[in-house]
Amino acid sequence: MRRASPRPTDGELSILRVLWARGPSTVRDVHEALPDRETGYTTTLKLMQIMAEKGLVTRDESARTHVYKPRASQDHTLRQIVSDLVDRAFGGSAAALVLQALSTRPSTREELAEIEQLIDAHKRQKR
Amino acid sequence: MRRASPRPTDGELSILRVLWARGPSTVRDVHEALPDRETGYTTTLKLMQIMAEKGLVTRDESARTHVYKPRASQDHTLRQIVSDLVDRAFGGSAAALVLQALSTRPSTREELAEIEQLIDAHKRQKR
DNA sequence: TGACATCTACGACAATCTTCGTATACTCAG
DNA sequence: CTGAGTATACGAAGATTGTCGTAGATGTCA
Repeated sequence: MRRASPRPTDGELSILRVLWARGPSTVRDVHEALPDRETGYTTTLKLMQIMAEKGLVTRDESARTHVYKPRASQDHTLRQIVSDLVDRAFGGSAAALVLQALSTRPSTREELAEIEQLIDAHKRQKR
Repeated sequence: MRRASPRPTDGELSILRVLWARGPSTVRDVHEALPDRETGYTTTLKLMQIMAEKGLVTRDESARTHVYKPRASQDHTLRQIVSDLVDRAFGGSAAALVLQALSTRPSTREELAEIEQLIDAHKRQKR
């Protein structure tokens, strides 16, 4: 039941989100930027070291203070996570996930419009 | 970084999906219905026992062969999973997840129509 | 009744994730 | 040059997950 292409764990995802938002960062930077953080600095360090081992991030070791950045783009990673969830929980139907997401949280009018636009594009493509 | 309300693990979700599809079932039923299964019967049993401990499922022990059923509805569970993902990966924006899902997988024309309908409902509600 | 099949319970084990303490190395101000 | 502060490396520990073997209880059928 192990995943072929493992998705990031919760801790890893938190760190990736900081890196996506800030761009290349040091461990210190990431640690400070982490929300809900009651954990020690070395915990963040260790997680990032493991992520580097796994290839989730790369790091520049030329300076004493290493600088980390994500290996894959935010878009690519999120796509993979979503695709994984669609398979695991929604039997492969992206639409089922969309319906669930829409009814779970309110969206702004602007967001709804954006979604409609994308749907139009899909429909045109199908014709 | 532990979750407040833990979502089901991969193995647990596979089992829940079988229970949602089949209704109350024995371990044997679930085990046979499990896709991609190279694992032994006792593995499935153990997982379901743990799920019962956690309260993810309840079981009827009146007969020798216990019958398991999910504690929460499929809808409730999926809603929770999606909500969790929206927070963890999409910064709370359900719309961002929807856009990602739509561009990840093709949907049928019928599904797109259904989504549009839901969006209309949302827009009317907002007005 | 007795043999065999099937079920649950239990314990153990490896892998992974998260956490941290400690050791070691480097930088820079004074 | 030396000491305080900071970085990385490393190892270890606890929790969780998934895996299974085996033991013991129970049902079935010839």
